[in-house]
Parts: sequence; C-alpha cells; structure tokens
Amino acid sequence: MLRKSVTIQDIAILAGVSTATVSRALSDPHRVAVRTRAAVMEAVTQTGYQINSTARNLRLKRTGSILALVPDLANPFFSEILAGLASVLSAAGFGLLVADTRTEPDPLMNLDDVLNKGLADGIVVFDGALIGDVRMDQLRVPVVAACEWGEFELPWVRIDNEAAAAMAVDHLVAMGHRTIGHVTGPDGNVLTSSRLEGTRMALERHGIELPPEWIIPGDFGLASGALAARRWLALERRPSALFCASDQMACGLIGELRNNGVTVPAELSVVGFDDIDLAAHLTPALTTIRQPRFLIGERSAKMLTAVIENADPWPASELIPVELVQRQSVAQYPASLSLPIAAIERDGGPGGTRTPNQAVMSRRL
Amino acid sequence: MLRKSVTIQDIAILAGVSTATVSRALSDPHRVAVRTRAAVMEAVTQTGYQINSTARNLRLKRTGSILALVPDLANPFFSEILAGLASVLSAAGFGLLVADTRTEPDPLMNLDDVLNKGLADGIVVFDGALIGDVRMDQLRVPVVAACEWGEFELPWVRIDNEAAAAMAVDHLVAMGHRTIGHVTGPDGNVLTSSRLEGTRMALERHGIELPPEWIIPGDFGLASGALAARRWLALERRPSALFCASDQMACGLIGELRNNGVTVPAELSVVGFDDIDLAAHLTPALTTIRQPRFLIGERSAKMLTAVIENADPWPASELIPVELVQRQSVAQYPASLSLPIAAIERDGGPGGTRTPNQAVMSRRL
DNA sequence: CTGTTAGCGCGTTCAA
DNA sequence: TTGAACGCGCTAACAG
Repeated sequence: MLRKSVTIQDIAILAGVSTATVSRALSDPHRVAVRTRAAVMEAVTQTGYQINSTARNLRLKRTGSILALVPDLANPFFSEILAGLASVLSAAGFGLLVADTRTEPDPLMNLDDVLNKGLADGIVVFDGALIGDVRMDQLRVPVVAACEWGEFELPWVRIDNEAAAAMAVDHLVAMGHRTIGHVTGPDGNVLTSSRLEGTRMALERHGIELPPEWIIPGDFGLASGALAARRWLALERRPSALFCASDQMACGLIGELRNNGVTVPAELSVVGFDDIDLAAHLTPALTTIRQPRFLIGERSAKMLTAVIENADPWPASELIPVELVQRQSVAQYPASLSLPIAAIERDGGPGGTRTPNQAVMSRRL
Repeated sequence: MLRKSVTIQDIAILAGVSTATVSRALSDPHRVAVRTRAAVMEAVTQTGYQINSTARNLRLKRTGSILALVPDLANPFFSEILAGLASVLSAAGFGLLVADTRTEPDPLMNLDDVLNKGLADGIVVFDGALIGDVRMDQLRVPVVAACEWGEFELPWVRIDNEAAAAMAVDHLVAMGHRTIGHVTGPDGNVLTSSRLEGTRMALERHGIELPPEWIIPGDFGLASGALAARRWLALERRPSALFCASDQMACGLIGELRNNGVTVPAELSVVGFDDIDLAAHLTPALTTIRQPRFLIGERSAKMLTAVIENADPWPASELIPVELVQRQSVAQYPASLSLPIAAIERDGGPGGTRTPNQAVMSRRL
C-alpha cells in the first residue's frame, strides 16, 4: 500500500537543483527560471510526486482545515449547510473537518479543549448551547457562530428568527386568521425563545391575544408535532391556525391530524419553519419560512477564511434574509373563503389559497 | 488571537526534564517515573499545553484523519452515515474530513489525485461512479467503498440491494398483490439496476409478469415520484402496487396521487426504500426497506481503521442486513381484505397490515 | 535567479 | 529511567 513516498529531495536530485528551488517552482512558479521550472515539473510528473501537506502545514504553522462543530450530524438540517461550507472552503484550499458535539469522545467534552486543540485554523460552531461557558478571551483560532447564538461575543451568521416568526404570523393574519397558536422548539433553546418572542410580538402588534394553552411545547422533531396535534385536538377552544417552529413538527402535526380526520388547511391552517425539501411535496404542500441553508454555510466559511487570511480580527456578523414560501397549508379564514367558488361568489374574483407570494408579502406592515 | 503556543520544550524546561521525557510522559505515561510524570503533568496543566498534532503527524508519517468522499453533501441520506463514521472515528482518534465530489475544486477532478494527495490516512468513497477508472494498483492509502460499488476491486460495505428489492416484492405478493410495478432510480446508477434486477427476479420467482410500462423511470428525488404518479394514473391497466426505489419518490408519489384523489393504500399499495425519518410520519405511514445508515457508517469506519492500524491489507467486505418495516402504505389485495374485520372473517385470526416483521420475513424463500 | 542553512514541534533511536 | 541528538518534509531567510 504505502509505497515509499517521494519527497522534495528526490525531485531536487532528479532535476539537478536544490530543494529550495523545487519548493519555489511548486508554490511560486514565476519566481524560477523557465528552464529549471520545466526540469522540476518533469521530475514531478515522472515520479508522481505529491506534496506532503503535513510537513508543509508544520512549516507554515497552520493545519489547512477548518472544523465544523455540529450538535447532531445525522440531522439533515445541517447537511446542506455543510455543503455550503465545503464549497467555499475547498475553493479556498481548506479541508472541512466535521465533529458531532454530542458524540464526541466524551460527549460535551471540555469545549475549550476542542476549540484550542489546534486541529483546525478556524471553527464554525452550530451548537449555541455549547458556547455559553467558553472563555472567549483566549481562543487560539478564529471562531464563527452559525445559526444559534447566545450572549457570547463572537462573530455570527444567522437569520433573524424574530422577524421570521413575525413574517409567518403576519401572513396568517393577512389570510384572515385571528386565533393563532404556536408550536415551539425545545426548552432552553435560543431558537425556541426567539421564534416564540417573534410570534408574541407580531400578534401583539395586530392586537391579537395569545392564550397560554395555544403555546404548544415541541422539540423540533417529528414526533413532537404529532403530539402537538393531539394537544390541539384536546383544546376546548381551538385556534384556526398554528405556526410551527420547524417543518418537521408541521409534518408530524399534519399527519396526526389526518389520522384523526382533520383536514389541513380546511380545518386548520399551518405554517412551518425551515423549508426542508419535503415541504413542497407534502399534501398539502407546506407553507413555510425558508432558511437559505447552503448560503448560511457559504457565508460562514467566507467569514472564517477572511479572518484567517487577512487576519481581520473582527468581521461583521451577517443576518441572512429569510422568505415566506406560500404553498397550500394555509387557507383563507373564515373557511368558506378557502373554496375558490365561494371566494368567487363573495369577492367576485379568484382569491383563496393561490395568491402569489408578492401579494401577501406586501400586506406586511 | 494566536498566542505564542507552548511547546514540548517549554514543558521540559518548566518540569526540569528533557523533551524526550515529556514526550514519553504524554504518550506512554507508565514508561516514566511517577515523580517526573507528576512534574510534567503539573507543567502541562499550568501552561495549558496542547500537543501539536501537525508536528506529531509529521513525525509519525500520518495525517490523523480520514476522508469521506460524498457525491452530494446536501443529501440527507449521507448525513446519518457521516454520523456513524464520526462516532467510531473520533473514538479511534481520527478526524473526519468530508468532501463533495461534485463540487470539488474541479468537479470530478482527477480522482487519482484526491485519493493519493496524502490528505488522509484512509478514504471512504460513496460515489461509485467515480471509482470506475481509478488505478487500484497504486493507491497510497486504504480505500473502502460504501453503498455504491462497481466492477472495481475494493473492500466494501453495502446492503444487498437485490435481496432488499426481493423483500419488498415478496411482501407485496404475500399481501395478495399480483400486479406490481417498480419506480426506478436514475439511469446508469448501480443501485438502480440492482434494485430493478432484484424486483425482476423476485417477480419471476413468483411467476408474475412485469410489463415494461410498469417500470417507471425515476431518479430517487421527490419530484420524480410525483411524475411517476402521473405515469401511473395515465396507465391503461394499472398495477395494484408499486415498489419505489427510494422513500423520497414514494413521498412524491403518494402526495401527487392524493392531489388526484387517489388514496394509498386503498387504491394503490406502495413500498419505499431507505426508511428516512419522515417515512414513519407520513400519512399513510410508509412501508419501506430500512437501510441502517448509521451502521453503514460505523462499519466503514471500523473497516478502515482496522486496515490502517493492523495493516491488514484486505479486510472482508460486509453486507449490512436490511429489514422490511411494515407500516400502513400497503393493503391486502383484493381491497376488501384490507379491513381487519374482513381479514378475521377470512383467516380466522388477526392478519392484515399489522403482521409483525418476522411473519413476513419468514415468508421469503 | 539559485543554493545554503536553519528551523517548524514532535517521537525515537542510542547511550548513559 | 532519562538525555542528547537526529530527522520527518517542507519553507523562509540570507547570501551569492
């Protein structure tokens, strides 16, 4: 397997030059005479020489890779972000190292260690829960916080969760709903609180009450969506619309409702969050808030490489814009309007569920 | 940011010993006197020393990480496999480097290069399409092929796609279906052909015809499932069951059918492939072939680390067992039997759709 | 434009 | 049980 590796020395001898020249010919070709360069290249192709990046990195005092710290690698939410990361990193000559913060050697092992172990030239952290108690003042490498965030001081890339939640609520209000509930994420999560807060504030702005029993606890997962459905069914007074803090929960919710003979959006309108691939292919297709995940990955990577290369110590954080994707899980309220025919009879024109995005977006305050 | 890093030298001076002793105290503690070991450890904690893995790797002639070559990082199918890989790799002290073979610097850049660039101590390749024309005889590091495979000589970890397809078909036959179609993966894919072949052979074994028009082309994606639904609807003579080569297609299919007023499983039984998370939460919950993705990752990693550490040149390839997960997208045929009461009347016992796995498994030849 | 020299930080002989 | 010395393969001064 491991054939004796050919080094820069071998090339030097073969090409009749010094190792320094070989190094230059490889890293900065135009700083070497054409003839010698040719000789070097000849030797390289002839031997199949491959530069030893470990030695190079040692000399350069770098590692050549950046590390993504993900709370759950198996969660598809992150895969597209990783793709975004990889696309800019590989273009910039960095490798992408991934680690699951929940599975690590010791789960939750001293994060300070991971951050300072010198495994990477920079780190993207997706797990806000972990960052809380890290001493930011003595980080060895630049760190960017993506998606989640907390009270720590760190450049970040994320969406405006409160504004996004407000977008969902505004849409439901624009569609005529006045009784709106919210299915939340897990307790203690920043995303949970900010989306709930956004929901609260938007409702308040519209002068709409949010009774505590309409705040249904979830955990972003499918199963908790199904649970939420049962909570909703058990309600004495039910809201006509539910804004779920994740698409997965919306899926679970809609499925369980159907199992109980409740039709979405006829009997309940639902808005999700994320715009996972499946959202467009559910029945009904899910109206949701789209997070540009690939873009989040790209921006995080760009930010990190900028810090590393320019030594720009403090890059500007970025708020990634989200958008409302209207599909078919939200109906006009009262229900009669959701039937095109009824809508025509009443409004004298095609209203109902198929309004194009812009129409509704512009109704926002 | 980058504070002057403390090296083994600093520790040596601080502890009043030589660098060699420090090195030993760290890598092989019991080969050093208790007192000196304590002194070293003291100096280590005092300074916050972190071993420089680049230097270590250079000395040890390794990189400390293994590389996963994935055709599409954004595809959630791989995320769980990556989690499996990461879990055993990090336990074994390796880092997990990921690269998207379609996005790489030059998409599809010379694979020989990637494989031999010396970026990793071992490689897991998930993209069978890439391996085809690599010269296996001069690989610098061990390579394991996962999931996909071709005609090349390489240790692999995968499921038996033909047997898995047969499992799906056998189940449908056991449920009374005699007209069964298949929605395929993309052209030219090994998975596509093996699953189709498995379907073919199983049907033949049961003496059931497979008319060409019941082989509906797909590409594993959601949209192609919806397309397949329209193909099925347009059929003059329709099969009573469809085996889809991926869950995503099954989702798209079921959704589009519902849009057209066709109910699954009442009017069409559907079996998927993969058992993605959502499968259990669709309506109807999807009966499917479960691929243990996390396990596939784990086994690939174990195989690779075994080769690297033991220098076992040729580990035994592994066939990962799959299982049929029965849920609600398959009905007894003829349709009347799908009602439990009818089943009881006829069989004198609880048959129907809820038969435990084993019952069906054992019906296989 | 090119060669010489000196490390990057570590593990590991070989003696003591 | 420990220390001195060497070198993994490469790049960055500094001469020439």
